[in-house]
Amino acid sequence: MRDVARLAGVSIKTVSRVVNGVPTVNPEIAGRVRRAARQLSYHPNLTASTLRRRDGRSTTIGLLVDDVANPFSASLYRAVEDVANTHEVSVAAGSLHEDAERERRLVTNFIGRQVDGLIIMSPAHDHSYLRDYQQAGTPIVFVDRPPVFLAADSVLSDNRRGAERATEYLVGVGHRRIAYLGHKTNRVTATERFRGYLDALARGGLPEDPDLIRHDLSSLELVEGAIASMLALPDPPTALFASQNLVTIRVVRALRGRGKQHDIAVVGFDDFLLAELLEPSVTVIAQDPAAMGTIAAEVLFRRIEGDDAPPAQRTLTAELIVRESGLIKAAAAR
Amino acid sequence: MRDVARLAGVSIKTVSRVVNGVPTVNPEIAGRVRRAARQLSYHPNLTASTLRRRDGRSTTIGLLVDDVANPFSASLYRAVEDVANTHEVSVAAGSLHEDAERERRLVTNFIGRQVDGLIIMSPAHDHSYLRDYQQAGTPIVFVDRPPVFLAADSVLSDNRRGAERATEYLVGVGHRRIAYLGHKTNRVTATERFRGYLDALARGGLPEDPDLIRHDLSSLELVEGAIASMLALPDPPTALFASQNLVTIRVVRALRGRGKQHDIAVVGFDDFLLAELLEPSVTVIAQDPAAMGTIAAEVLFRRIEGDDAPPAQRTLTAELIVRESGLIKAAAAR
DNA sequence: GCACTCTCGGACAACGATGTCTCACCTATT
DNA sequence: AATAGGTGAGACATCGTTGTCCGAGAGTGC
Repeated sequence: MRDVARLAGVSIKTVSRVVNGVPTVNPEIAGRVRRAARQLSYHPNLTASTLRRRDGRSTTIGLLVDDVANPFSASLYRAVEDVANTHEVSVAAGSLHEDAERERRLVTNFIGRQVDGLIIMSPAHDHSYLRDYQQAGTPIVFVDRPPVFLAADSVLSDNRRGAERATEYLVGVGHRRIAYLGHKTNRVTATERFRGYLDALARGGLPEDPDLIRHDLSSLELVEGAIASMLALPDPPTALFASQNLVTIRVVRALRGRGKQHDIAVVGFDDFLLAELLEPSVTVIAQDPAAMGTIAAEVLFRRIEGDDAPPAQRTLTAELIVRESGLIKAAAAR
Repeated sequence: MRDVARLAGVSIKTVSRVVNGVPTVNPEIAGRVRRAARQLSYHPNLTASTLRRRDGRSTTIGLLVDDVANPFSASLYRAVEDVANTHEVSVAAGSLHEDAERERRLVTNFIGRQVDGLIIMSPAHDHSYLRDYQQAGTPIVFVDRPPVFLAADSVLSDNRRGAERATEYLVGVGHRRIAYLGHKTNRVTATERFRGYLDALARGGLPEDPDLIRHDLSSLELVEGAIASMLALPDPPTALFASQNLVTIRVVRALRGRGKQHDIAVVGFDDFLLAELLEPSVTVIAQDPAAMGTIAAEVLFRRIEGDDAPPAQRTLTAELIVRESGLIKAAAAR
């Protein structure tokens, strides 16, 4: 900057003014400064300017998701980015891979980089450590999973009601033996969806049968094993509820491996690409990650701009998308 | 920091030393400093430290992809992030949406934030504007698409050879009328793949027929239209080569809409989730975005650490994954 | 007990930029 | 012609941190 000023024959401050587009600069001088800047390959240092500026804004927000490569997170990311763009703010993202320790490290790092706000899909079960950062003025918005031991904004899906809706639907089709195939129990989403499943059983007057309930199905092998042992029961399930997209896909694979895909009903939580092109097409409860990201980002920017209303929780409904796999009748299972 | 120093009864510099883990600090004093820091909610400002530090490293790299929500980009992102983690560096990403103007804006922004390096999947057709930044010491690695008018490292797929392999395969199965259904012609990947298609036709002694060639199929309607008019030809195609995952999926949908999915062979460029669960399962040429990201990040970090070998281009082969849709015989089309 | 290391902490300047204040100069008004 | 008012540019301090240099005090060897 000093060199540019020297070359253009002006003061450093004037260069700063030109760079920031202050309108009171003589156009001729501004032109000279710009020419000098180009000639010297001068590129303004945003970190230095963040440091000095009154508001200290870095025009960056941090986004922590489970895994940027997971389609749910990726489309949430995309939505957040779109909103951030309209505010001319960049997004730095990190994957947590279900690791609470990693979450703390990344949060510390982002705070150190002076992000203007954070959006977190958190695997942790205690968020009280974030209070400090909140009070220091960094707004935090939770997505997908609620804050624990912390008052903060959140945008969630109605997991319980969604799972209930899925199970109810199967009951409505006539199923009496409906299995629950669940993902990681250490996630709130899993426990909520399990509750919804139980709600629907209770409402339908169906007993809760431990033989039809499996959690933590984190691999294809586990799903295959679960289905094999359930089908070997004297009174096997005629319908399956899968609590998450990866589990659903594994269930589809496993059923197909046994040639049972047209005999046993399936409803999954989370829509996924091509679900409607499979045979049978897969009935799902769809969340809307893009809406979740959009709303979260909007809330965050409102906070950044000074909104100090009490923290609020927004809940998005999870909608049933009727396709073929949910319509398979109980009788089909023989 | 000043407040922490005051509370702990030491100098600012000592606080700095404790924060940076300099080993020569008296453990008792270090403890006192840490306690004071916690008490005052002190969080070190990484941007200020970047500013002052000798090397000026921000321990952040920038990643520009077409769209973070696109599975190809997302898994590349994930791979880059994994490598960056091992160097304790964060990743800031941006989506370009095929907009060269946006690319320039984001690059300027990232440079201003002092990123230590950039990985770009660029829609632009002239990258000479980046020379300046390179010379100022920011290494740049291109992925998926090569740099134009610029010497820089790149990691690409062998698009031409991959498309040739796909088409060859269809020729080998006995097809003589093979259509090309292409994505955006303003992308280098599209033109390369089209060349590969033509290479294979030539090698197989087949004529190039304009009626069997369509580019820029950016919507389902366009694909449906293309297939409808091709199938209405006196000598319709018996096999289709789709140049990109989105086009392939549209082709699958369109064929299914006409009930032709078991009658016309399909090979697509790019693997996609569930391709093997469709009926028929879809034969593809698979790229390896994770490998691309890993290699690009490794090259970038080597550059950041001072490697000044001449820029190199790495090419990843695109492999044929044999499934059912490519095996459909020409006779099936009646 | 003296001089010499050695260790650790502090004062100061600087990284690259901007906010504040001041001043020179020009134009328009009386 | 003098003055008020407005415009545009410069001097200076400062943001939060670290590099450099120096000095105080403890430990060591003879």
